[in-house]
Amino acid sequence: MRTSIEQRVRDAGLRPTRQRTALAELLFAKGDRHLSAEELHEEALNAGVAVSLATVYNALHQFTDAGLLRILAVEGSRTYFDTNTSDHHHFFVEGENRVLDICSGPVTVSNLPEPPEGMEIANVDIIVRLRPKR
Amino acid sequence: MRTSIEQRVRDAGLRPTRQRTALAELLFAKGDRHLSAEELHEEALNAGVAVSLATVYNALHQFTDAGLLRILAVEGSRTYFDTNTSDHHHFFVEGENRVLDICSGPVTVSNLPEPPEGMEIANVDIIVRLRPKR
DNA sequence: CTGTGTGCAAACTCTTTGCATAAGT
DNA sequence: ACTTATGCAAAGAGTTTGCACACAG
Repeated sequence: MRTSIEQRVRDAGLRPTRQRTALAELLFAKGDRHLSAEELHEEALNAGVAVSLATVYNALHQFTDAGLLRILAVEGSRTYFDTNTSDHHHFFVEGENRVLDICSGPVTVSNLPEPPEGMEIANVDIIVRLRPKR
Repeated sequence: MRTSIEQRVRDAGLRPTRQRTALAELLFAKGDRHLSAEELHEEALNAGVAVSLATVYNALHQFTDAGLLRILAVEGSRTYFDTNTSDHHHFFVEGENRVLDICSGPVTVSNLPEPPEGMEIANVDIIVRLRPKR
């Protein structure tokens, strides 16, 4: 277990330091997650891993650059990182700042317009904003 | 011209002060726009309208609450306001921080999943991220 | 050993707030 | 006059950075 996580970090071209390995473990052990840096930091502290917030930010960006994470574009000040880098979309619960995966259900977009000259589509994000039914 | 903008501000339940009217004019005079607070602030100053950044933020939020603007959820730290409040989607040019409307082309989403119990869909945002073709 | 990573605190950016002054009705 | 908006400067949140020390290879 530990070994495979270490390998994953190593494969990303990063040295598997205590902190990075621990963070990777928290991130990737339990399936898909959506976390802000502060949430992960708190989780790490609760798990007894002494790590500074700056290191969490560093690690998150390094993992992102390595393709292990993607950044979620939800409005608001916080940046969310998604451990599921495959093509999928999200519910965003307004007022709660909570992100949910839209589970698999093959959401499809039709009639996507041509991008302007010289541009290509990097990816398509769909965010379904939810509010409590009154 | 001036009068109809004033009326629009008034209809939103806001007093048409010099600053608000001027900002509304900049926002709504030239079709659909995507602006951050700082961009609008700068535009106002260039147009000879002395207005503070705080007032720009206030006005943008008041207009948003009144339904004259909507907030655009593109990743990154800046908040963008969209003068087109109808249902439409966006291109986002990576690296340039530029937002473009996906002009009309009837983009449709199929197989939208059911929202979880007790929730309803507030709206659906689609962001097509673009990058320069290499 | 050598170089990369870490922790801390300070800097930075964007946004919001408090309060005295100014402007709208 | 009475009320609401404005401007300024300062506070706040989230994120990034610079540098001395520590650790992995």
